[in-house]
Amino acid sequence: MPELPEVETVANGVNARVRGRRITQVWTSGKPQTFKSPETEIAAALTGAKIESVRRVGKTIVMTVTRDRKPAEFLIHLGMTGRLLVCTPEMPVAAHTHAVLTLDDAREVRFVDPRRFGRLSIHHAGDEGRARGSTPTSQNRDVGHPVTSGERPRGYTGPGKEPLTISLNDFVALFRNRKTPIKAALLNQSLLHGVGNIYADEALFRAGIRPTRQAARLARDELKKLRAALVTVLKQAIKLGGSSVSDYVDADGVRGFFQLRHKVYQRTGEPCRDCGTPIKKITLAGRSTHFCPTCQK
DNA sequence: CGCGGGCCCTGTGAGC
DNA sequence: TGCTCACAGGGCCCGC
Repeated sequence: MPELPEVETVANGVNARVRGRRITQVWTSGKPQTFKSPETEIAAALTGAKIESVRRVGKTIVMTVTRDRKPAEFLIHLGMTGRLLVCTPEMPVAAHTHAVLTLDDAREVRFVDPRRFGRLSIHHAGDEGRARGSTPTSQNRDVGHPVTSGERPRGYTGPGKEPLTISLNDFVALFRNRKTPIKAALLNQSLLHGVGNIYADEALFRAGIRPTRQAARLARDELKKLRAALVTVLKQAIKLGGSSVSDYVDADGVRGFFQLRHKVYQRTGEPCRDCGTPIKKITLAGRSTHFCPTCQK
């Protein structure tokens, strides 16, 4: 399931392959829940547009395009099983393909998503919802903020902080007064964005912290360890091309390798790699949660 | 507002 | 061997 390292891998791969190309044609599947913006609007904004860059924000892929000198952002959220693939036209179109962007060199960017938890949307400069620091209302919560150069887009990814760059003080402040278990807090995208089930479990193991601990009760020293563990595990996963647990692949359809380094995730009953105690699985915040009862206090 | 729980969606694999 | 069914979970919605 694509989390920060997987989304980063895909975004970088797509960026390297299609940056600077022009989109000549757009096809969409018509499956309503895939599209947060009307398909006609997406097609109109992208057809004839030039791809300026593709990058990751939280778990969202942000494709910045310009058309008639006007910038827009095409947002791709992979959900659980979403893939963003750069293909040549002769490659067979996979089942559950929901969008195809044809490029001026005939290659195609394809969005494939069997489970349809993924979402596509388009955002134009000048879209509303810009009020700084305001909580998005139900009317504009889906509407992203236009991005001026260097500014982090807001609105569609929530106000979450980037786990790779957040300062220790800001990190500690996130969990102050949070009665929820630390694992649930890590998954909350309005606190940190990009962390999902795999890396929450893996970081908590590496920090020696039980996922059930109340966030507010963690000592500063434990949060320091947790932040360091998160950064380490995310960076290592990016280096290895992400975790391919079920069907994650990069922009070329290639699997990642970080699943081989998992210490707890989906290792229920197997011996802890550090102490040999069988890894335990519980349900927390509605998610399967794996930990070592001995190493994690 | 914070938090927990239900739901969406389909491929996979365990079990009978 | 073939079928059924639980399970996987990010994000959103609802209710307390």
